[in-house]
Amino acid sequence: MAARGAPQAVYVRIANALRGQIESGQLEPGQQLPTEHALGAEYEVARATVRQALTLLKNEGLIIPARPRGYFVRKIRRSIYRPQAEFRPRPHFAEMDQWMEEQAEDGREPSQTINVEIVNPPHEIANRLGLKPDEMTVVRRRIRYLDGEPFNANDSYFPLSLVSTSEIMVPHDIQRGANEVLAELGARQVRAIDEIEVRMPTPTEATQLDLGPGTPVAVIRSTGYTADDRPVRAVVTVLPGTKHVIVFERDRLDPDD
Amino acid sequence: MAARGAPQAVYVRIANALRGQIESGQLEPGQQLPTEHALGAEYEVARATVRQALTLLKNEGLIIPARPRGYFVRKIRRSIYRPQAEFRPRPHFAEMDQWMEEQAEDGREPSQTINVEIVNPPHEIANRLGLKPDEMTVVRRRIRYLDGEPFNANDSYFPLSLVSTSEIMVPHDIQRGANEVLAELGARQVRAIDEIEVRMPTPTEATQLDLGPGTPVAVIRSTGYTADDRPVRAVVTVLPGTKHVIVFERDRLDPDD
DNA sequence: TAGTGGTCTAGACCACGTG
DNA sequence: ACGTGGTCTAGACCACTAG
Repeated sequence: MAARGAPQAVYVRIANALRGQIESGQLEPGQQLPTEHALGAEYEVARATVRQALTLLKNEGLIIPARPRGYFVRKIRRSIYRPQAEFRPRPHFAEMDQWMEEQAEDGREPSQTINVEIVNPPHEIANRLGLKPDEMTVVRRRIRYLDGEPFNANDSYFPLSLVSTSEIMVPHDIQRGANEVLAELGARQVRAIDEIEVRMPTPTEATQLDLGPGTPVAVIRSTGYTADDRPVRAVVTVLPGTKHVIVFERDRLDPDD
Repeated sequence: MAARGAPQAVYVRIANALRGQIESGQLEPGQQLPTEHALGAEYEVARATVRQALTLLKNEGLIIPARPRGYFVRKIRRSIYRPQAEFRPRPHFAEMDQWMEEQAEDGREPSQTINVEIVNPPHEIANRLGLKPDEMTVVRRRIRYLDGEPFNANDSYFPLSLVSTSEIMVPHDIQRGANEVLAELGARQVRAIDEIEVRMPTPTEATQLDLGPGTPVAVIRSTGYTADDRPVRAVVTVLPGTKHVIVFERDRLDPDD
């Protein structure tokens, strides 16, 4: 009965069966799975074995336990995140349009919390900003919410010496954008580099962003430079994988490949 | 004893203790953890409880079980992946240089497998290429290895009508690059859009790329366009999160934010 | 208050690679 | 051959929240 060369564990076969039902749409997003007890009866195994199967699917991000109601097929919905937004106001690629519409169509309620601190930056930041040891930074920590649910987190670091007297110190939204403030300080950011790391969240991040099991994150570390190559801003953005698609556009400038 | 408001489960506290030792460096990457039996004795709990703790850390990507030797602290090493490489030959940002060197420093042995098929493309591809139903595509499926270990997977789709007589059909490496072949066919790709999705791997991907538990992937869907906005190439790249950092550079073109 | 998943125990046997 | 983690059982009690 077992597939040749793969005498699967019972719990793996149960997981496969359920995964198949999810992928085939037989179990739809948002729909409830049978209870652990019911699955145990159906497959004639102990509850612990059913549990192993469900744990597997949980960690694949396919199902979510909602105690004490039961397990549900995860509903995933991703919004477009464009790091280039500040530099390139208007994208234009055919199949993106529908996405943009989709996103705009429903009036989701955005909100955010901002707090500003003066801190000795972590190494990863100090390196990117080219700071001397003990040189302080201002961090603007922002958490964005959509309909009350955490959406992403965003920490912007600036050299304290650069922004100490500016609006960046104020824990409110900066309407014209932080970049405009930098420009007024003679440090307009004209180029940036983004480094994207993909990993499982730390427990801190999981709590802060209310991440269920099987939810990886993308961490984007952006470093902004002035025209004379001086780093003036380092941003660490944490995006839950289930809620975002990161989009970049590439234009070839030199015809040389 | 339990923190106020957070009467943690035993296995969570064990996991926290071990995580702390890993983060503090008390347990170094590559080092072996105590056995399940030993941990059970140390914390005076059943093996199943220790197991829950270890499962947690496994799914956070912190430890790897290497049966029957024991659990080991995961060693992570990421290489730079630059989607823009074909368009921008030379990056130049201070703190990147060390990384590039790091990557080059050790003679890791790259290899790859390529196979070419003619297939009816999945919807996600047909949409991006703007194909009619039943219009066929050529896929070049490539898996890259480093020192024999799977490194990433890369499927390039081309409209069959465009490339049917070209070198793209040949299952070998194309030295001058697929883009040059497209150019010769009058379909030079001059612009592209990248969509990055972050999620847990499917079982198929996990097997193909030999992914351990707690290893998320980045899926990059790139669509390449000609100067007259015709999509000519769609690429799906799957990058194990533990082995890659995706790097983009942004240049502001319009001075308008 | 009933029923769900969450946690935990105390055992058992197995598969597998290292020595 | 040994010891590891992998799997599975058959119970038990608890915490939470929908009804």
